[in-house]
Amino acid sequence: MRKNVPSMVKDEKLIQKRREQMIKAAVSLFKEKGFHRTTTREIARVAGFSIGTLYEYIRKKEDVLYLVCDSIYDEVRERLEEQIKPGVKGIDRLKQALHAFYQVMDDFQDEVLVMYQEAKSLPNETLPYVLKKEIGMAEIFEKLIQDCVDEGMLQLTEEEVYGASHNILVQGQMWAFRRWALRSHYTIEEFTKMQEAFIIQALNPINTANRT
Amino acid sequence: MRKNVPSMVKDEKLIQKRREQMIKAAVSLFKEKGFHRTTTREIARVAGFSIGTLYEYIRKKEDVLYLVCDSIYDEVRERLEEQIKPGVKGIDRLKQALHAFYQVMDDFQDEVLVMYQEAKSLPNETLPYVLKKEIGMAEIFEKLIQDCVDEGMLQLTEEEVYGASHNILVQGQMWAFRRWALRSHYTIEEFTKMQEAFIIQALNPINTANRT
Amino acid sequence: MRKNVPSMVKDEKLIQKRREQMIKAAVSLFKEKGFHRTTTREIARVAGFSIGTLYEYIRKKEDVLYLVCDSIYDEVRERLEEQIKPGVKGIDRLKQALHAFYQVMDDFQDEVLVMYQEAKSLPNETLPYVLKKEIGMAEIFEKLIQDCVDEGMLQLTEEEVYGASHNILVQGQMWAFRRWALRSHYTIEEFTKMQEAFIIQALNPINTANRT
Amino acid sequence: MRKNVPSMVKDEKLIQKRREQMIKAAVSLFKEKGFHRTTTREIARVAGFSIGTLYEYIRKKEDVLYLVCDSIYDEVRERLEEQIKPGVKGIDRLKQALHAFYQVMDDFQDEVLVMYQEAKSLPNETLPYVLKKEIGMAEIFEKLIQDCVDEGMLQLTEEEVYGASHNILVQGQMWAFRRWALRSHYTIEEFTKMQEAFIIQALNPINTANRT
DNA sequence: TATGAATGAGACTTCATTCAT
DNA sequence: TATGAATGAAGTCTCATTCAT
Repeated sequence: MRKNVPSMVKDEKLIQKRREQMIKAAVSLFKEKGFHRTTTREIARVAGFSIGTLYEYIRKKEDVLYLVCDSIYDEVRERLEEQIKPGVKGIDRLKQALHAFYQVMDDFQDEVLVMYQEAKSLPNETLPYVLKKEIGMAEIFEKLIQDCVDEGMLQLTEEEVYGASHNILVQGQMWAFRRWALRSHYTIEEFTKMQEAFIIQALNPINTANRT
Repeated sequence: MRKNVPSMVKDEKLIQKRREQMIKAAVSLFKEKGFHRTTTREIARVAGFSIGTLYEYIRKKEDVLYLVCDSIYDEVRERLEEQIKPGVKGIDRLKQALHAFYQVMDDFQDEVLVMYQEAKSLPNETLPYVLKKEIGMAEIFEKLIQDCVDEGMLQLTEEEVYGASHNILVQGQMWAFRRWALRSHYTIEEFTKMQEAFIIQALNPINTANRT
Repeated sequence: MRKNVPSMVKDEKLIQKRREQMIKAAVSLFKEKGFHRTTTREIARVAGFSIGTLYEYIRKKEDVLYLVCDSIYDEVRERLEEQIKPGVKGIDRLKQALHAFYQVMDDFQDEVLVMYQEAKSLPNETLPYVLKKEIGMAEIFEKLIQDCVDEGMLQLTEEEVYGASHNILVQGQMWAFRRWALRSHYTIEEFTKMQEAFIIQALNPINTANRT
Repeated sequence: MRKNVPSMVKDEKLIQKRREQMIKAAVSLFKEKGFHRTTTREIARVAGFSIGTLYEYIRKKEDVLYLVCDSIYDEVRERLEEQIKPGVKGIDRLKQALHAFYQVMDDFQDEVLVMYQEAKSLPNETLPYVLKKEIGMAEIFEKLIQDCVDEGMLQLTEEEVYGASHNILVQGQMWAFRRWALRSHYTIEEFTKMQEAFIIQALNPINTANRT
């Protein structure tokens, strides 16, 4: 599932450590100037080692981008999953997930933005892996919605469930990639509340006040 | 409102002609390989003139990107406005606009994608102009929704109207920037229908068929 | 027959001029330090233009090597042919050619050495072209010898003719690539005379003075 | 006579063992890609130890080349000498040596080629040693020919003996460095036979069958 | 106004060599 | 004695931009 980036170095622990340094450096640089305007030398320097060392842990500059994207997904997902508690059920569970997701999108604004803008520069072989991870994100919401459907709380076709989950993702991600338009109008809490209302409303849950 | 890109050439007619050639060439190249991987030489070649001539009409490569973005907005907007007929009113008018918008997003898939991915490379001075155009797009929908509110068909606060309009934009644009996830599930017609339903539902119009 | 090295520059006259400068610079550098230890920057500098300009006339460093080899062959051949007068016939004609060839090998010592040592670094596509040129050189002598055979002055099979011609070439080229062993023992005139005697003797001409 | 390559390691047995591994690895790599395109890491890897260990036994990459050349000469010479039996005398002894030499050139094709192409990259201090070895090779034939002269079977000046011996060497080595031209025309046996005939003929032995 | 040859800073990447473990 | 991670100088090549024609 994960594409391995080959390294000249054997010590796996060390690889992990150095790549963490590298990713951290890269994310902060990519945020600031984008992938193309960031040089490998800068990445190495900010990471705290030499250009030679950088290339002991990757083959080409693009590999850094892949490592960055891969790592962002893992972090986003981890954060998200640790906030969805198993107790709650149905629509409330979905709401809880939405809350968590918006929170994470706020925390990872820059990272999400980087991914939106630079994914096209990923090494060709790796793009599918990254897209699969994005689909995996959507599937979290698909499952939550489908559970509601199965329990009779929502009436949606399969394709609607799929579409809704992608809408949810995009409506959360826009907090990152449209902040220039949103920050001046909402706090993240206000935004979350509003989007949550829109989404729940759009899913048109059965037996709510606006029926009868 | 529009930032002028200085040119060495005086003849305005000629400027317009050359820039059209240039933009057409650039769009097709940016679609294919992105802004950074496209060279000025290529742009000139595809445009049908020499690199020297290219630089008679712009100062730097980034200027081409600005011209491209600017032109895409104008075209998108033009297309959109020519499809919103003045006769219809209220929710139906909004629906009509949604329809038109999704159609345009389908027609301009590549262009929208380019803008999403390359906007960050715009010359610093010009980014605000381009963002203002995007806001202008949102305002079209803001106005349509606000009309419904004013006519009592929707109950939404000002901030909700603003948020809804940005949601609409993003839910249309995602047809371009998430086609890898959507194309396999929907035709543009299916997608339009689904998204329209979600949006209208989210706006929760008073006294419609799904009430009673 | 000749593999064309593509150039960014259109003006054919200019291409020729610049490539001459480039080849001259490269030969003198390759002589001194070999292909691998010569940098493209040095070639450009010695040629009298910038590194950027160099790359307007070639695609990769290896192209310079090809141009160099190609040009050396053309020059060697030209020099050789202009010294073989049409009047003379038979063994004398062969002797005349040998003389000319040894003279040329003396004049082009460094160039021949460069070719012997660097040919393996030629771009893969071009090696066959260069080898064909070397075979072409051998064919000059093949023809001269075959003429003698046809006139009944030599008795040699076809394969012997072929072998003899390659021996001739190598025995001339060794003046270049074994000068460390030969210079201290012979002048080029002495060497020529000796090798000529060996070769003619080896071909064992019928009915000459050393028989009876 | 042999230039010593300094080593950090004291144990002479170990030095010898490691260097053998190293040379074997290097030869096979140099054959394949030449000296410059072979990396020290590769040499160490193929030799079966680490890059750190490699540098315990040499000072610089060039040292490997020297060790390789030196070892090739020793092997070639050993092979050659073990095939020249002491019983035979005169021209026959020379013929026997020629035979042996051509056989060895066939066996060591790649090695001979490597030496021809890479000798120029030898460490400056060591080139004379290597050339001396090549001269030593020539001296084997010089001696054999001179014996014939001394016995009155050949009439040659000292310089002719020297020249002939170098011709012999080169005419054998060409089986390695011109195989692209020869392999398609001759087997090694045919080639040996032909060259032997040419050489003996060139030496013009007194009182042989082709006289009278 | 149009051309395109020239420029050179700067990007990525490699690899011989060192040195702490 | 063996290891292999770290280093950084140096190499190749690209490309935005200029300017003489």
